[in-house]
Amino acid sequence: MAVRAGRVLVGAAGRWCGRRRVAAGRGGARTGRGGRVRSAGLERTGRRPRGEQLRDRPAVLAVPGEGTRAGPGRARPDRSPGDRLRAGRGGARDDRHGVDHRRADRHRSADPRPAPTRGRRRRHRRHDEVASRAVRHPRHFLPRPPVGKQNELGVTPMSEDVSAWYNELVFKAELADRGPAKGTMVIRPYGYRIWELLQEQLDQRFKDTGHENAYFPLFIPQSYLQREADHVEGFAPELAVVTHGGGKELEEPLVVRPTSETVIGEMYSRWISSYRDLPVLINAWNNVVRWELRPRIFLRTTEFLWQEGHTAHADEADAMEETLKMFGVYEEFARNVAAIPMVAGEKTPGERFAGAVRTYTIEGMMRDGKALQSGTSHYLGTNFAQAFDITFQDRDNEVRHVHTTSWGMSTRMIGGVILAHGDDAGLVLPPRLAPIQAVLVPIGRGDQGDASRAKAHELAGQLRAAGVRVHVDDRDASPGFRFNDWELKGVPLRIELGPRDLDAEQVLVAQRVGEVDERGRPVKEAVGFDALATFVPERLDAYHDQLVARALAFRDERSGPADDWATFESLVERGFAAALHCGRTVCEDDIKARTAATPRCIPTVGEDDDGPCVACGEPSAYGKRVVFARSY
RNA sequence: CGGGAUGUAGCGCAGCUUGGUUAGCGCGCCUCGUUCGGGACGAGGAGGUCGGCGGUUCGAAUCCGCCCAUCCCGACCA
Repeated sequence: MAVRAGRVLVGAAGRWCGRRRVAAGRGGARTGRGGRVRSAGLERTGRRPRGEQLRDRPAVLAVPGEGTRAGPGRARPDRSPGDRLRAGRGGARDDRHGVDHRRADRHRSADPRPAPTRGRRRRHRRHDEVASRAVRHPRHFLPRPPVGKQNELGVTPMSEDVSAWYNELVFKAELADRGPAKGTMVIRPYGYRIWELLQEQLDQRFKDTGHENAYFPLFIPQSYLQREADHVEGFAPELAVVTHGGGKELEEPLVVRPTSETVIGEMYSRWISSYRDLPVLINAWNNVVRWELRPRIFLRTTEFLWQEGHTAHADEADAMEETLKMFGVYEEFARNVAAIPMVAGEKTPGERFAGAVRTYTIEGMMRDGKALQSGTSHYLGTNFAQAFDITFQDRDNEVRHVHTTSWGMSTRMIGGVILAHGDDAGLVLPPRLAPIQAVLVPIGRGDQGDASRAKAHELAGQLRAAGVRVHVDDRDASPGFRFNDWELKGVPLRIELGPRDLDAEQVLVAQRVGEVDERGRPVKEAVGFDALATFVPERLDAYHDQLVARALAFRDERSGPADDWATFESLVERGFAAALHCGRTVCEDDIKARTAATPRCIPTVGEDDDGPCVACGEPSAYGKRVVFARSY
């Protein structure tokens, strides 16, 4: 128990948090708790020794950082009213209506006289809905929320509220749950299987390109991070630092790895001495911790799983080739496995990885038009080689620094899959990542039910033999329930098998996304028993291609060149804008403040272009257009 | 850390304004029976320290104070 009783120092603010509470901590709390908080405060000011540098740094950083944020008027249609209270939608649900203000005022002025609408806080939301008609005694006029199945089944339609849709879906599809500590997640079996499938297929690509897996430690001496100036600066605000272990304060605090460049740099310096040792091509599958102030499952959690590749090369050309090769692997993987067509390109200096010379990224478009950075590949130059003294003797007897690269893809990709393909009915999983590619739903009662089930299992065996991940849903639930359930879970193909089908020696196949009838239900296709085992694998491949095409059409429909500010603003409101930009940080900040959009990358496929900056009119930089978007 | 909310059964909520016997409802869960081609039905049943502590009171889920936690928005980020 290395961290037993340890305090964890977090980030920029220099807050001490994560005070470990021994089970039952709540009892006897009051005094003990108050005491604790106070003493924590004392510690913070009183004892500064170790974290000092790290803690102070961000304060400096904070100044040039984008301090200003969007104007007050920025409407955020996609995330207003909150994810509960799906009943009663349709009314004005703005939380910032009159009643709220009164409440706020009351709190501020500490007026003992309750405002007319006083009452328990949780009721106020209701007030909002009817504020206009019932101010005095709102309770009597509250509409009862429509109670019933609608409220518990399915998810809030994505078209209505993407945020709520995403949160509900992650839970209801049993992908993940929130962990007990803030910002942590539990990845449930169905979600973890997606990760395993992603790992398998990505790892194979790493092996195919000559890489080997290894493991490096979770704890890093704090001083290591400080050796590379940009690196510290970049990560200081999100570090978790262990100050105690084995019941004692540590000589030197340990940082929980936010990434492993530093430890790996240290090891490479020991392992590399000759040009004959190069290149070193290593990958690690592990977890990392980056303290998150605003977590979101899969997209931004304090701890997440990923893969980090770290390679060392004799010269820049070799290292750049590696950087671009792995960048290419990610782009290809995203398209061929996750069915997401990415905008691939180089990051602008402001968006570069801390410590990198060049950073390449793949950016996917989510169904709300926002971009998600889904994988990055960095050329680190000799920055880490110098910091960690990674040198080798070359053919000509000269001692040189190696050139290093690093590249990573994380569990965030699962969030990307959810957000890039999902729809109102729930998840849409690309077949190569789907834990269940085809679900067999036997229908019928009594003897007929038995016959359907038996046949379903028999067919499942044939499909398994054909390499299909298949599941028979035997549950004692109505067919409609089961159909909806598997649609929520994103299974690509549903195979129905009832009494009528048994007679006809066929099944009905419904595709999760595809042609629908006038009621919006999938058009079902009859397939003979004999043909099923060859039909399904082919159909899965075709389905994958359909998903890619759909995502591409969606992306293209929401992307375009922006040659003037008005076009830029409207494009970025719902998608990607390719614009000329001056490259100045102040200008990027200004754009971000005005539109919430940031430069995502300079696409590699972009053609040479120059002219005035879309925002400020200064001459453009980069020689190409930059893609801007709102992002996750 | 700034701004805004919320805490009552696994989930979603009512009850609180005006304190008063045993805290309700829907979904889910368990049992039995009937059901099964797009979210079935009936009958039984289990499940609650009302976030915590303190105060006011004969009496607190309800009134008052403090604290804690979580969620949303902002700054950071894969």
